[in-house]
Amino acid sequence: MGIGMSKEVDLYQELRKRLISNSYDHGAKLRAELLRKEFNCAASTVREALFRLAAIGLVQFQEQRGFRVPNRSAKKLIELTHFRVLLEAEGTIMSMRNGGVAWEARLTAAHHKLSHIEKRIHGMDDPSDLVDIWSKSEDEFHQTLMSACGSDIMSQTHSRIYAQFRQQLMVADRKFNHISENIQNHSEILEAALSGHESLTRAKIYDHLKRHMDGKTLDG
Amino acid sequence: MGIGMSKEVDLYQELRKRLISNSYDHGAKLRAELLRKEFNCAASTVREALFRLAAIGLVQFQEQRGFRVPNRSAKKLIELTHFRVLLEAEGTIMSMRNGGVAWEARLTAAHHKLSHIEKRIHGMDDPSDLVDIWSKSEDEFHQTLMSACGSDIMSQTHSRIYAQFRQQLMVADRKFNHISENIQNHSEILEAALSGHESLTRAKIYDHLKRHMDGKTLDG
DNA sequence: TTTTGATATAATTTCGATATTTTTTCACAT
DNA sequence: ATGTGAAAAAATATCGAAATTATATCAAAA
Repeated sequence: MGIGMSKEVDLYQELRKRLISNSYDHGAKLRAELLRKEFNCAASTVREALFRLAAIGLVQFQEQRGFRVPNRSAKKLIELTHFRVLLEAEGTIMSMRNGGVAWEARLTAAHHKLSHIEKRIHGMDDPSDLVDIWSKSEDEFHQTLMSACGSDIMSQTHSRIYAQFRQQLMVADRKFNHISENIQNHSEILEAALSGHESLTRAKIYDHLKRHMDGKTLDG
Repeated sequence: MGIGMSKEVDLYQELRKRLISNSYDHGAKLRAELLRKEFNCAASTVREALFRLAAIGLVQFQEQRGFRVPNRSAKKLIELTHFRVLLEAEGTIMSMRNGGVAWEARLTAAHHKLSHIEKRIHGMDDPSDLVDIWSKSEDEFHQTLMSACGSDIMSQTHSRIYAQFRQQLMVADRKFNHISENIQNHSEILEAALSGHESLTRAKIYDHLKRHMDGKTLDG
């Protein structure tokens, strides 16, 4: 346990990881009693961690009926995709205006790492060992796009939406069927952002995500 | 206590009301022990309610240092205003496309109520008795704008941002110095939305809020 | 067979107390 | 006066159990 890490924070972090990587079934009940035993802590500690996860949309809370993993649905994925495109496009354009060279450098670095991993995945039969590291890199790249937008509130909101998006999609996406498309998309977003062309950047971000807007990508 | 209303929900609702209407000073500590006594309940019940309020941004939580009312700052108000304009404009345009006559009727009704109250306020020396009812009506009008956008996630996000916006501004805004401007703005938004003119609607929503983007409206 | 209602079981919510951490106080040295 | 550090006080985090509420079980009636 690290410095300043309370039991609750441990629990929160661990559950967050599991939820985003789909360790639990969609719609499954998160029984506080089981988690209490697993983590060897009190009921209210579990409860608090779950409330915090509900706050960012990764678990669903119902009065007197406890907590569960949100169900997957085409509607929800479409909504999340729409909103993500809006936030990410707007945020990236604001970063382009405010971020300067320092931001461009960070974005280039993040893309380099992501691109490296995606190319490795591209040449593999079973890339499941790389899922975690790819996840982290993709998150970092998309977070970096927003990072110089100057609005903490927009960044935080994007981060929540991104996490929920991954939660909806991760099971289907583990196979990396669209990896070559993704490599291309990420490069084009980087290029557009560095070129300073705002509407092109918006378009490239849309292109990257549009395949999730028909509600059919959940099936894998 | 109503049906299905747990103690925590009562506490949550009551605190929410207080926080949005600025019953507590900005930056003030919310001492769990005092609230526990006031509401005659357990410490963990208070804690949970506070966590839920932190989830929607109305209180600030710090590991091992409890909860406090968020401070006011020009930066934060500017961020909230920017984001609110983005969400509300985008959401309203989506409502215009999807909402149909039913939405138009609801919007007209919401505007009628709001307009009625604002005109009463306009002719008063001390409108402080009407603050609560005005608050509810303004909230309803702006919420209705989004209500047919078809995205629960965007509606919820807007609702959070709106609450935080009010929390930042309410002290300064209780005097209704800009009431005649507001009456005009709300009418123009309604008109534009009903006319189906998307970019005009966007512009009118921007006009309504632009005075908060210079960071000077906090002083009242 | 399906529905209803009472009872048993299981889960959630609330509680009061204890353990831990932060903040304040204050004597002492710089 | 100013800064340091130990002790006291206050606040927060965690606990295990009790009270409340939902869910499952199953016998009796329609």
